Amino acid sequence: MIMADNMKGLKRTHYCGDVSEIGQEVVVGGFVDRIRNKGGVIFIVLRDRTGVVQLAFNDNSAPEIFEKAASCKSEYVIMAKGKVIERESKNDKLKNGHIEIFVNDLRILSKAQTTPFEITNETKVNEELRLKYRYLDLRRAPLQQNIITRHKIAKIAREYFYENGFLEIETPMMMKSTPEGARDYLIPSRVHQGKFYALPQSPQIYKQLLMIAGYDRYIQLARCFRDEDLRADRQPEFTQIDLEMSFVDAEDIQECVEGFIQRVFKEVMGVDVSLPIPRITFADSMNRFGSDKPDTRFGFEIQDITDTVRNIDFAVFKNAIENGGSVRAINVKNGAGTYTRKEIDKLVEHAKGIGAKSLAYIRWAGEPNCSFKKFLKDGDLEKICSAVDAQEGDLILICADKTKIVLSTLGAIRLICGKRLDVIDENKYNFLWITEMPFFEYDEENNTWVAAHHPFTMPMEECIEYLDTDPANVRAKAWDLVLNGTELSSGSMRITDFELQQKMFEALGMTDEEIQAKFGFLVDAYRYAAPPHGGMGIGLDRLAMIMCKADSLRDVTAFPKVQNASELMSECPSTVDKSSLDVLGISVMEKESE
RNA sequence: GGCCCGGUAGUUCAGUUGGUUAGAACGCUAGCCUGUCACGCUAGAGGUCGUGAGUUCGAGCCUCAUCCGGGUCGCCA
Repeated sequence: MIMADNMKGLKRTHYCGDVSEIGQEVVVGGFVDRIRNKGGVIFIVLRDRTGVVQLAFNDNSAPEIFEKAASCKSEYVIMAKGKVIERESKNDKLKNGHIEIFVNDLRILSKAQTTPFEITNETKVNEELRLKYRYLDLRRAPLQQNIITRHKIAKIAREYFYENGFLEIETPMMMKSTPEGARDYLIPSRVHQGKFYALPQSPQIYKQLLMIAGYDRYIQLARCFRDEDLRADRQPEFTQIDLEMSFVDAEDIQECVEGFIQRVFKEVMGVDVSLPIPRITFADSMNRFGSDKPDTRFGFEIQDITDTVRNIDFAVFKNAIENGGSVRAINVKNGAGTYTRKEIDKLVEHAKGIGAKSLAYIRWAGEPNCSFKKFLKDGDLEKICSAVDAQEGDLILICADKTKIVLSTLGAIRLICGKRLDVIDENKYNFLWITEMPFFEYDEENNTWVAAHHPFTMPMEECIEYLDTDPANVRAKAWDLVLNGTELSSGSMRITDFELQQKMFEALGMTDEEIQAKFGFLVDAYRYAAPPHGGMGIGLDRLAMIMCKADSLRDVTAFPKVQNASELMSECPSTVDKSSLDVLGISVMEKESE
C-alpha cells in the first residue's frame, strides 16, 4: 500500500472553471472527472465546484508524472501544477475547451473506491441510492449549482433586508411546545424529566415579542420543524426568511417583500418581476381557480353555471342546487375536446378521489357530445356552451355538489388538464397575493371553528362584529404570496389590543386557564403596549426549488429527508441506548401488533 | 391511515404463454493505442431477480404477506 501524496509546496492558484490565460503557471485541485488514456498521451478532466479543466500528459512529461497520471482513477482527489497551453484540437462545447494544463507536478492526495454510481451531470440513477450516498450525489454539477443558487438567495435576502433596516436576531431552537397547528418535534431533557421543549414550527411568538421589545424590524433565516407527512414541496425541517415589522400595515409589508422578490429574481435569474404583484382575495381565488394557491399561467377558470342549468331536469344538478350547493364548470381548451372516453374516465376517477360524486362533461369534437344529453331539452346544450364560451375542440367539465367540493374538484382537475395539455409556460413567473384569508376554519371532526392561522392574527376591522355571530364571514388581515401554484410565503398583521385578543380566544372556545397555560407570557407581554406590527415567513426552500426549476425540495436541500422523514444516509432517526433514555426518564412502548 | 407507481449485474434497463446456462449498454478489471474530449479497440469478472411464504414437475414471470423508495389524499394553526 503506497501512501498518498501530500500537497507540500503546492498552493492552489485557480479554480478549475477559472483557468483561462494561456502561458500562465497554475495550480489546481479537484476530483478526477474523466480519464482519456490514449497510450502515449493522457487527458484527465479535473472537476471542482466551478467547472472542469483538462490536464494533459505526453512524451514531454517526466516519466514518473506520466506514470502517476496513468494510475489515476475516477473521483481521485488530485492536485496538479502546470502551464496553461492551447489545445491542439479545441472543444467548442466547453467554456475553456480551447485550453488545457500541461502538468509538471501531480499529486494524488486521496484515492477513491469505485463509486456506487457514476458522478455525471445527467443521471437516471434511483434517488434512493443517491440519497444513501448523498455526499457523492452532491458532487454532481447540477446539484452543486442548486446549492449555490440557494446560497445566493440567502445572501441577497440578508443584504436586502439589512439595507432596509432589519436586524438579524436569533430566536431559540428550544422553545415551549404549542400544541395547536402542526405537530411539534419534542426535546426531552435530563434536568427536566417529564417535561419537554419543542423545536420551533416557526419563530412566530418570539418575533412578536421582539416587536413588543422595540426592535422594530427583525429578520432571520430561521430553521423550522414540523412533524407532519412530507411532500415533494414539504420537508420536516425547512428554512424561512422570517421577518416582522413595526408601525406598518399589510400593504407596507407586502411592498417590502415585493422589493425583495424583484431583486432576488433579477440578480439570481435575470428575470424582471413587474410590481406591484397582482392581488386577489381568497374568495375570488377559490371561485376562479378552486385553490388558495392558483397557478395563473394558464386559463380554464371555473365558471358558475348554476343559474344556466337550474331548470334542467337532471337529478345530479337538481340535488346539488336544492341542498345549497352549486353547479360549476371549467372549459378545457387547447383541443381537449378530442379526449377519448378513456382519458375522460381517468379525470372522472380522479375527481371521485377528491370527493366529488362524478363529473359531467360535454366533449365538443365535431358535434358536442354530452354525458347528460337525455336530460336536456332543445336549446339547453347551446345555453351551457355559450355560458362557458365553448367552441369546437373544447371539453367542458361540470361538477355539481356542495360548493366547497365543486371548487376543490374543479381546481384539481384544472391543474391536471393544464399539465397534460402542456399549456403552462415554464419561463413564466406569475406571482400573486392572496388577501383576506378566512379567519376561522370549520373542523368537521369536532364540529368547532378553529383558527385558520395562529390565534394572534388580526381580523379585518369590518369583520370584528361578526366574531361571535358569523365566524364563517370573518376575514383576517392575513395573506399568502403564491408563485406558479406554489405557496411561497404567508403573512399577517398581529393583534396588539389586549381586549381584542381576549375576544379572539373566546371565539376560539379557549378558557382562561388554557390561554394562561399556553400563551400566558405572550398575552402578558401585550399588556405592556406594542406597536402595530405584522410580518411574513418566506419559504427559502420553495423559492430555491422554483428558481432552480427543480421538482422537489430534495434537489435544493443539501441533506434532505425522505417521505417517512428519515435520512437515508445517516439512517436517522435511530434507536438509542436504554441508558440514554433512563437519564431522560423516558421509556418507549413496545409497538402494538394487530 | 387511504389510493397509485416502482424494486432484475455496481448503474440504467430488457427478459416472449411459467420451461435449457437470466441478456444489453454504461461502469469496473486486464491488455493495446501519441491529441482525446460521452476517446477507440480486445478480453474478462460481476446476479440471493427487494425479502418471506404459497401454487406448480418447474417461478424473474402467477398468488399472498412484508420491507424499501416515489407521487398524492388526509394532515401541514
